[in-house]
Amino acid sequence: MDNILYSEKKIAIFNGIIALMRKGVNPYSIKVSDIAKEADIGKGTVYDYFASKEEAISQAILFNIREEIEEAYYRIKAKNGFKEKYYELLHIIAERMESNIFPFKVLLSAGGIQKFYEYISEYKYDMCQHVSRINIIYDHMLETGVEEKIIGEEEDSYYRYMAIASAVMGFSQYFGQRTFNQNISIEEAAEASYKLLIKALN
Amino acid sequence: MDNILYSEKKIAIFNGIIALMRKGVNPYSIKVSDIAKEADIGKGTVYDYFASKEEAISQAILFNIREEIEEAYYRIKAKNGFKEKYYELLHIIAERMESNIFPFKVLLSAGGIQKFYEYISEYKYDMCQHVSRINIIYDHMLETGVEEKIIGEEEDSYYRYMAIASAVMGFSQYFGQRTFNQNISIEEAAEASYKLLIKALN
Amino acid sequence: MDNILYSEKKIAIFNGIIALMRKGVNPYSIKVSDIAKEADIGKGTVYDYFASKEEAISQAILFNIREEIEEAYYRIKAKNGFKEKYYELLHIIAERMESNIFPFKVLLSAGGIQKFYEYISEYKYDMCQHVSRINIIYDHMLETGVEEKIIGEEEDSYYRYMAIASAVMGFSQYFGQRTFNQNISIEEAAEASYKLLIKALN
Amino acid sequence: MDNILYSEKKIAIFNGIIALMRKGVNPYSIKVSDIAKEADIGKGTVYDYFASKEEAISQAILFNIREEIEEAYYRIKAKNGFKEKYYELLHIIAERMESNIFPFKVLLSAGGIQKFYEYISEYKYDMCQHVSRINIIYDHMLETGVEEKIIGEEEDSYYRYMAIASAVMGFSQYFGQRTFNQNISIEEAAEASYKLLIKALN
DNA sequence: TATGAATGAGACTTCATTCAT
DNA sequence: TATGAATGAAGTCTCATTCAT
Repeated sequence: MDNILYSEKKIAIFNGIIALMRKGVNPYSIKVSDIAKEADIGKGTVYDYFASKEEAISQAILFNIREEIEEAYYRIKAKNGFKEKYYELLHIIAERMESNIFPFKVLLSAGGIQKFYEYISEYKYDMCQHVSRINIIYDHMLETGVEEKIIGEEEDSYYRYMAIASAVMGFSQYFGQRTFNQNISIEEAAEASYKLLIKALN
Repeated sequence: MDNILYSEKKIAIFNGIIALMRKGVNPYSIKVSDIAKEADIGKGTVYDYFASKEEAISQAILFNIREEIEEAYYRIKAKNGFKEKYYELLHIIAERMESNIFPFKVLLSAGGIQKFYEYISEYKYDMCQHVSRINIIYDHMLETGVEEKIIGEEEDSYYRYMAIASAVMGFSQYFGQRTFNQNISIEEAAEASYKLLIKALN
Repeated sequence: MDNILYSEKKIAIFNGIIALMRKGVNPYSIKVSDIAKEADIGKGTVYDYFASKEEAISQAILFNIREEIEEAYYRIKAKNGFKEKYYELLHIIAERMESNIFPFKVLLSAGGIQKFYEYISEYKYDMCQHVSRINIIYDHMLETGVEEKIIGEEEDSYYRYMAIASAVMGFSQYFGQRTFNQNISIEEAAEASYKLLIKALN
Repeated sequence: MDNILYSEKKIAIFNGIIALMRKGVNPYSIKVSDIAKEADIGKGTVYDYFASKEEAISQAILFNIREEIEEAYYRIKAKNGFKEKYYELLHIIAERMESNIFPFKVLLSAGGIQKFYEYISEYKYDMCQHVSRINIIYDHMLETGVEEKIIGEEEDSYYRYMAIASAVMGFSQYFGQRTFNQNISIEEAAEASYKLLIKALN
């Protein structure tokens, strides 16, 4: 699918940028020379495919978010039962948080990559698509929960989406504040998050 | 209080940096010349008070977080009743989100200002203090809620803190995704957040 | 020969630096922008070939010393007879002193370019090579003098090297103190230097 | 004597500058703040006594040269006999070279402190005075040598001055090239220098 | 198409000098 | 007279971008 939208070189550049971010390099500190080295291409080649460094980075972030969401969707779908699906989501969050994936953080935070947004003309469209895809995941989980009668049916959809997002973000904050939560294990954090979600949605 | 900890010039520099962030400038893009212009001092003066630009910015962020928390505490304390206190908290969030206050976002997101952290030797200590101060606010609200019998007493404290944080973050996400929630008003978002909180804590 | 050791750009940079020093600019006062202008390259290019301004300048000085010594060797070798060879050496000194060649002065003075030394890891090795090359010149002259029976054979080599160096430095001081030696012509200074040398070595 | 020519503060500044140079700081790298710290005065005070940093440094160098020459004169006068007097001069050189005294090096080298010269309007006058004072020392030594019949009487004065200067510089070069003369002791260097001088002047 | 050497704008930082106290 | 906080000009160096190959 990506192959249709992006050329092989573009994807190589995206992967280089994402690899850098996984190494902990903050997007504002990424250098074109690093991207070229990581993607094993010449510096000039970046400019054959993108108008500027910022455009390359912002597109890479959006590309990665899409990939991440896609992968999350398939992993969650593969699980059976509401609880298992939700725990799979938390596992995905945990993996991403541990491995320093910046793009993912964008989804979990309020602020973010302002500087880069202005370089993507279709930013709103892309972000909208991401939200839609995430909502599809949420819908899938909610359906399962309703079927299992773990959650009620009557709620309005904004509330239900917000409930899942809230529970997920509550869990993700555990990683940022781990130093201050040393007596809490990651499992306990996950349980607390699930408990919150159930109470919110039953 | 701050007067004791920081010289007048340092505070002027902090305020210059914060003013820039409120204008929407991302901390990685702030220039020393901008700080100097905003604080109405010479560029060199910044270096009389801080060893580097990064040190100045990171200290400014922590300084601002402290101030924001302090102010939030007093505003929330001044309100009567659990619901009013919580809505005041959401009001504060809304104000801050609208006015682009980056430091605040740090509290609401998982990733953030890595690059700057290394410049603050007492970062962990400072961040710990912030978390403690926030927990004091949460404790104050929880006590009120328990008194009013809106929320139960039995919950473990990690869960209760997480519940508030989750509900708050769920609300704050509204601002990042407003474009995709055009049929939802800010009041409805606040109501949803409150509903979530009550269900989670009763 | 130099082509093997240094790239064309490096040599262009060296020549720019040397040109500046010939204009009378003291090495501590040389600016990167001046080097770039003189070498007709961009400022950034200097940093593609050297880690710092100091490294560029110190290497340029050593490069120039080598060149100067090399040239001196060939010019002296081309002359016949001890006296003519020594006068050729004095001519070389005179030319260099008049044209303000700083690198050369390093050889004639005790102090000098301390600050720059630390930037050349192989400084000792390089300097050692220079001293060796100068000694080869001295050996060549001494051999001729012995053949012509102008100078005795018995002296220890340190004394003989020192004698030539002293006579040369005595001559070179004439230029620094010309204002105070207005009744002495450059020829008289050369004669005095030669007389000293002959007396010291006969 | 100096007290008459220079105010106490000026001398404090001079001594601060000289102290820095003895520590190995090169005059081009001296900062006003260092001078003030070393002289234990405020930075602004330097400008109450000198028009610029350069003027202060260049005057300090000349001041120090005068002092050094003065001291050398008294120490040499106090010794008996030509040989002892000359060895005392070499001792003084050795002490100065070891302790990194830059001003002294100016006397022993051909190039030097160009940048600073332009800041001393009476530079020529001052330098002339120094040369005169050095010549007085040389005269004193030569007289003793003539009395002792170690040196002949007939030589022209430029040659005789040059001979002493050459022998002294020949000795001083030993320190710059000590690494390459590891089998030569300082005593041997002194003996060689004396031998050269005697041969040149007998 | 792909490269990477070269560029130079512009960032950070230093430090000589000023001037209110 | 003496100070040192404040300034901003000017320096070093980085790095996004270009372009000849």
